Amino acid sequence: MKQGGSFLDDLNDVQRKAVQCTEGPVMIVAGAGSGKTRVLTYRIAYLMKKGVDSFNILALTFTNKAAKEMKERVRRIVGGNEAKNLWMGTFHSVFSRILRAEHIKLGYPQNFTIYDTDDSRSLIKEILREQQLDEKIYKPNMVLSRISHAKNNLMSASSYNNNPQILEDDTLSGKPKLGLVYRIYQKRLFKSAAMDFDDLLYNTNVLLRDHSDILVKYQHRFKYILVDEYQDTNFSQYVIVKQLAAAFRNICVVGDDAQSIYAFRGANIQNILNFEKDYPEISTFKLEQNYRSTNTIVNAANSVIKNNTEQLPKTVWTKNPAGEKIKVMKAVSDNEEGHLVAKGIFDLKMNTGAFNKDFAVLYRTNAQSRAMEEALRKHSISYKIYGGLSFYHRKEIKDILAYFRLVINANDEESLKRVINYPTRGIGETSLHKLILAATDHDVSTWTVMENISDFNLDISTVTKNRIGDFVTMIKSHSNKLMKLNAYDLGHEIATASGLLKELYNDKTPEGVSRFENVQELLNGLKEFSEGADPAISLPDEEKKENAKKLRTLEEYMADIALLTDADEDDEDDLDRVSLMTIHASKGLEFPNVFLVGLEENLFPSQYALTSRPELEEERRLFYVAVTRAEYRLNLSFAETRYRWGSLVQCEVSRFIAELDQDCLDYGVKRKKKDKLNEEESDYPVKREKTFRASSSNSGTKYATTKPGRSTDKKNLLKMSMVQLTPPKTFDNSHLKDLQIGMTVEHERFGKGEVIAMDGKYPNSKATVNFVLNGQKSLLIKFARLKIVS
DNA sequence: GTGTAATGCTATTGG
DNA sequence: AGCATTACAC
Repeated sequence: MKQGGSFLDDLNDVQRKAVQCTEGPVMIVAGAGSGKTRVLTYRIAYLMKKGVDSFNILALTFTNKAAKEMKERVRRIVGGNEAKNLWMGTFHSVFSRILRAEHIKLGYPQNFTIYDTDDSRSLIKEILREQQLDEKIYKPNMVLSRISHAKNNLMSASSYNNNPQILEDDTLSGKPKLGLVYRIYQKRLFKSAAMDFDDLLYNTNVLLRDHSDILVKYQHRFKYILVDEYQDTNFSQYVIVKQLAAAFRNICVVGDDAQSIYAFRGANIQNILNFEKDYPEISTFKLEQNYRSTNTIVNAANSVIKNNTEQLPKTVWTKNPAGEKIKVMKAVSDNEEGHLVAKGIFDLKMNTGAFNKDFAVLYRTNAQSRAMEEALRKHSISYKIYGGLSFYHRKEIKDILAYFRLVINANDEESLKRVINYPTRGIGETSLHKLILAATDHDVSTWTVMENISDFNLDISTVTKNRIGDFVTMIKSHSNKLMKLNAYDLGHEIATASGLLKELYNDKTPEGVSRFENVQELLNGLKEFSEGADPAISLPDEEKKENAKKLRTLEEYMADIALLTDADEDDEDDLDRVSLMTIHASKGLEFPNVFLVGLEENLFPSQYALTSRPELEEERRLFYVAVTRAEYRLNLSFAETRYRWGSLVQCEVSRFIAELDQDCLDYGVKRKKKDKLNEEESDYPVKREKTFRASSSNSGTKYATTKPGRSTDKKNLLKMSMVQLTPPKTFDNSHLKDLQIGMTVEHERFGKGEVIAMDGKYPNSKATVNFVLNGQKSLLIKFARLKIVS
């Protein structure tokens, strides 16, 4: 560790001021790549060096992995063991811990289950069936998001049902029973001793609102609060933070309004825009210098985001060299796009010595990953998909976890439904529904009915009743061992005794073998956990400190399994892989080379986001996030046709490409100003003269150190200068070279119109056309396929 | 109650 | 195209 605060020398002026301003409310507006994580880390380290007890610091991050990494970085600066006591994690993991600690106040058991979205959806469907509501009108996902929004705005089921405006809206939209469904849903969750994701935040609010002793306790516990990615917090999270910070007002939020991309799940950009109103004495710091990307990428990003209206004023700039232009690739189909990307990665690896891990392929929707995967496989390029079907979402894993959940909390109805007849033990759907119905009628959990089945007058055969009894006995016998066996021993016992392991073992199909292996992998994880490995989410826990060698139980293991995503997982064997992920999942990450694919209207921007300005602006921020992930090279691509919903769809290039500063782009068309080459297109890679100017002005950043290849020796410069992707086949637009103001043109979709302005030089020129039917449009003539009429 | 075949629906984005 | 739900035969 460095001496006497000299670690602050790693920071620029603004960063250092932001770190040292420890008292009172602070807002740090951090542009993309401006060293935000560094500031947060150093700020925490600085607090600790100043003598603040690490127990009094709470840092809320966007992923558990980010928390883990930040903790590790703090530890490296301050040394010793103190960093272990920092409270760092996502809102959900931190407050689920607090809810377990304070469960009595809410009337929940300590071992409540956390329902994931699948559980919630399944419960909603069950309720819809019971209420005989048509799933086509009450679409489960829609119902779910409606309830979710209500909770995130701290609206309870009763206030929902007492709000005339909402009732009127629901009635007008033909769904007057939504409030009823919400009410029943909450009741069923409670009966199952379960909370969904939103409840974790909602109930934290209830806890802090209704129990002033608890509020005061945590206000004094967390004297210093830091919130990362503040632009993506919702109202419920906002109120929690506001409550906790009310006593000491040492609240530091870090965010970038330009990177707010979670409005769809309730994130409220106003939280950051209004922060100044909540805390008039606020100190604001703007981190505007970008250390991550080339000047070209920074300029391109700026040129896009300025199309948004609602923004905090700031200017992101960089001292980094211009670097290469952003390549734009056009593909005939989604498969060809995959091929171009794979080929592009292959070439860059050859030419710059980059590794697989230096590449990311980013897309708007998970469905796009397939074409990319296939192409990468064909090129033997190793990759890893983030998001999509994560480990914990696989059927076999969910099955075994359902057994664990049931053993821990037998009232957990979703788990019960999942495993009561898997492996099959002769308790079929009819019997199950009789049980559930009886439970609802008597206002108890389904498990209670099963436990006391003879007390209920049920029309179920004696054979089946005995089977139910056997099942109850089996689960109970495991529950009795929760505190006696460690997580692995009990977990293994459950997997065996339930017959699940055998069931999977007997399936010798390749898929079956893989399922069996997955369960084994989970059990291995249990073993490591039982033997003392850090859990995936590690938060300080006073209880644990008292008896350090306490048994590591299954209950502990399961406490926040539902909160894990595969972004939180560390990779094991093969670390050198291309990363494939959605843009959302890429937030906060950076890669030397980024391929951003699927730049097509109705895909990106999404077809669902074209109805309103705020939605389109969110898409644009998403594009901004994608562009700013790249350090050195950015490739944009789009396909002319794409398979969607099983059929071939024609695509049009995304408006976002036209919004970019065209000087930053390279359309792959040979264009040499001085020594003119022939004009015709070529399908072969072409040597280009320059690109990477090594600049010396920028030092002290990792820019100089992580450059692909070794250093800037001549060989490498030459190699870099050779980087060139196969130029995409372009629409023959040579006849548009002489397009002039006043001409009449025809467009496939927009019809006829008159050219009223021309911008830029051919072939990157932009024409503004006033279409007779569709009004004024600005078109890149390269893509617009305009025909000159007169 | 169980297993298989046909049907129909869907897929932003995610903790 | 893939998956979940439903229909129907055992």
